[in-house]
Amino acid sequence: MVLDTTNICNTRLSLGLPSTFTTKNHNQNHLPQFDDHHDQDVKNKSSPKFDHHFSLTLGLPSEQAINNIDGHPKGDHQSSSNIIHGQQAASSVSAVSSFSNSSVKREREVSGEEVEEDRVYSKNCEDQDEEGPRKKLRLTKEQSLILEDSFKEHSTLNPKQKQSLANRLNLRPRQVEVWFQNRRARTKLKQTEVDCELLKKCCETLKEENRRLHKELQEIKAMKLAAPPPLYMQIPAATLSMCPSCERISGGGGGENSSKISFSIGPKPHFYSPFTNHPSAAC
DNA sequence: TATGAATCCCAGTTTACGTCA
DNA sequence: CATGACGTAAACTGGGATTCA
Repeated sequence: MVLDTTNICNTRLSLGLPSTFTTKNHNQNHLPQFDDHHDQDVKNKSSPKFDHHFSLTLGLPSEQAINNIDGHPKGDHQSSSNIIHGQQAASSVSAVSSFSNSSVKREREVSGEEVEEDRVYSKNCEDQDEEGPRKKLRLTKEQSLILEDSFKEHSTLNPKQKQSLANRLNLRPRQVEVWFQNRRARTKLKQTEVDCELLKKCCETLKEENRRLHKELQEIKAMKLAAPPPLYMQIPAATLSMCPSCERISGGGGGENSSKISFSIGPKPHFYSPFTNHPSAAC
């Protein structure tokens, strides 16, 4: 596919901002995509504060852990079990663990459910070193794939979705949330890079156009100085810029001023403007 | 209506881990 | 094989915005 940089320039410049900022997710605080903020069923209003230390996460969930999460079975667990069992098949390689013995400041995140999960995970990680340096979780391929799939469906999660996904992947909701935050950041970064490249191309196109116009202007000025008025009309048409839409040089036309052709160097230039989508708009 | 708590998201940063020369 | 540089991604931090009691 060949990009029409002129059109790109038109669009981008007329918008003034890269698409990243004009399409979605920007300022979501004002325009939330989901009703998650209103989902009172999921919100834990009591939200007790805990000054606790995390100790987790076995990437390879135990059956017990799965069954204990939330204390009740979930529909999602059918599929998750399959996935998880798949992980177990490849477990010894993909098994990962995550620990954080640093005091977690984000106490507000810790809802009752999450604390319950943490207990489960802590239990699973009891045999790990307690005081060692923080270990970083590496998500398994399966976990990453599921998260990616979920992200394709919706780039933000409501609490239910978060909890469901966390249960399915045997991660803490906080981990799912962090993954989505980082994923959104990566997406935005990529889009910014793309926009940057397009703007660079656009800039080059405009520079080239500017050079051409300057050159044309110099030629016209030179002719104007060198030739008396009658020859003024003998400028080759090819050197003039025409509006690609109406294909007129401008003004002139028949009628009373037919002998008085107005060229592009007037007070109202009639060049094709790269800043407008519709060339005729400049007419 | 004002206010504080809870929660969300984002931007920026830190840090653990994997890869490669 | 050991090592340091580097990139990536998970996790953290601080702050703004929103909702709700």
